[in-house]
Amino acid sequence: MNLQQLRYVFEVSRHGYNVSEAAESLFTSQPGVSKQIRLLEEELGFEIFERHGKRLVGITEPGRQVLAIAERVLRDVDNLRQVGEEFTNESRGRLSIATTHTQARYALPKVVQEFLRRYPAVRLELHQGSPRQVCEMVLSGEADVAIATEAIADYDDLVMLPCYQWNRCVIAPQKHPILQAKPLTLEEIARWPIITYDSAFTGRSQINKAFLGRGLKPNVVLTAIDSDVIKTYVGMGLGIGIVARMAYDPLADKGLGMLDAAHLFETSTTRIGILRNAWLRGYVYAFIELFAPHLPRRMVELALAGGGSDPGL
Amino acid sequence: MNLQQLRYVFEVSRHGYNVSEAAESLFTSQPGVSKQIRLLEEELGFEIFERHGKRLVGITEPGRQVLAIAERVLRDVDNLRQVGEEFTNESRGRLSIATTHTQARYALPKVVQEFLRRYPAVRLELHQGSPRQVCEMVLSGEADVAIATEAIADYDDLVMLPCYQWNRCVIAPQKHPILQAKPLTLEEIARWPIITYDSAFTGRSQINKAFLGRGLKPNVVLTAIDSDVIKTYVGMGLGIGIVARMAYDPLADKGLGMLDAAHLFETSTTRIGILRNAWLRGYVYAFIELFAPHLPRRMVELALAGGGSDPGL
DNA sequence: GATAGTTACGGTAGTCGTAACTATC
DNA sequence: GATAGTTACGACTACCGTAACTATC
Repeated sequence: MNLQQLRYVFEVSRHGYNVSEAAESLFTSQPGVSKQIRLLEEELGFEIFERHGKRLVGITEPGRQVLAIAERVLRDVDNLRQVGEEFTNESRGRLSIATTHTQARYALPKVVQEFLRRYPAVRLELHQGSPRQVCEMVLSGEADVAIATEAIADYDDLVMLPCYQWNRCVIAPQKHPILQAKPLTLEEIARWPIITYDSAFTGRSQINKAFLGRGLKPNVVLTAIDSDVIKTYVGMGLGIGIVARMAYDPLADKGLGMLDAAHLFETSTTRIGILRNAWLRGYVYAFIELFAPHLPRRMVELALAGGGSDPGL
Repeated sequence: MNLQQLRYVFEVSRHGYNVSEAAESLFTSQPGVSKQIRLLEEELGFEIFERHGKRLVGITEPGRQVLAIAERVLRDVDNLRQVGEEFTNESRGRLSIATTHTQARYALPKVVQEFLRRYPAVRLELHQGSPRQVCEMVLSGEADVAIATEAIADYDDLVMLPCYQWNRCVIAPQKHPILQAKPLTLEEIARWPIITYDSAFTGRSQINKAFLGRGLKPNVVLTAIDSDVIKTYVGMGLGIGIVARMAYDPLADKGLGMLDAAHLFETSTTRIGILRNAWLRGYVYAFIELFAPHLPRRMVELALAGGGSDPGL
């Protein structure tokens, strides 16, 4: 058994059991891949892949187990290389962050600025996507960390660490009557056309839940994945907006009024997600601590090694 | 990088940084090991081992990280072989259980009997030791599962699953006056010489705690690791015994009387411990379920993959 | 007939073992 | 001087690539 064989198995299954394609992506010959897989199967004593004659068409049950373990091994080998990078080039490297618009636009700028000041030689990459996509990016190795609020509880291979809590506010054009409402109620909000987040995003489910709990049917006329888009349409008078509190900036959003709505919706928790058995560069820990000061390196390591997905914060 | 190199690193560190010894244990030549380690170090870009001139004397900080990952990889490779065994020889194999005397003698017999009936081709091995030793055996790969009650919370690499709860009883010679005490109190117990478990064992700390909580100083005249030894001395009139409730058998222990003491001590939880990222043979899951029916395969797998050490039971 | 995988075979690289050498204790 | 590790070198193995062959769709 050797690492190459595991790599081959992984790549073949990743390419839909097409050996030729896998070989190409590995910059090697098809017969080589074929043979090595045969050898591994011989050594283990069973077939990893299902075959119709010569063609590979699927994976066997034991093969599935092999694949799972192989993936972990390959990830670990990658981790070893990372260790190398870390100790030869402590302060240079790449940090790839996958996150949602709201985080990228309102929560991260300060953190990123400070991070770049401290680690000028680290190339920072910001990827955007839905909470789901963001998690997939980490799972696929495309990103190192995910930052999102929703739908990121159900990945076994991700460790999710709570970073901060936040709630929503209602925004409306300056002279809109809702700005006089005190206290602000869900009933009042439900009277107006609403512009808010797309259903896959940024705690949108909390919003639905709140209205549902009161038997209200909010009139959502427009959804977006982007707080700025929402603000734009609110400014145009198309409706009132429900956005993350941190997305309202009294200076930048002079044309809009804001009412805090923390008492109306459940708080949302934004979490950071990392691959369970990843080995992280020093500056990744630094970034996490900048973003969530209550998560120093030791806490994160603990969560990675032992842990449940929520170290009881 | 290849698996052999990782194996070499692991073995060298295991043999106190003695390359020659490591080579011998790997049935290969010393220069080969030396060279491969050099090659790996070269590839990673740093030294894994600390050297005084040519002699290896320790491990560097990055080396420590490499070693940790290497261990995981090697364990996974082993897991792969296990998968092979499992699917080619589903019902034959070896199951090595490390446990304490009390479990082996009073909790396991029925389970073992049933297990052997169902898996006649599995060679069962029972190892005994203190809770600590038992855990070490699993960590070193000597045993597959650990079963114990105490001191097994603080191993990061072990997943501990609660199996059953139990408490203690007081035993004494048939005519001993304490047998008339009702209700039985700690104060009453403290009046007599006590024979009970050694301090490293079987929930002994719960006993200490109970007396301490009442400001009592129990007169422990003799400790043992073995319920049968305790019963023997109690039978000889050397004192009263505090043993696990399940260790008293009215038939076998005719000469002794028993008073339940569940109301005096905190209950103890016996747990089963397995290596966090182990791949387990099917019959290991079967054994666990026989021992703790509330832990079917799926629960155990869940705990192994994701989980905290205590899946909230 | 086109696409996909296996068998066959030769070249090459890398690993292993022995032997000679060098350094540490 | 004894023990431990490195360098040097030769043998062998096993992996890779090309080419020819075979099977599936």
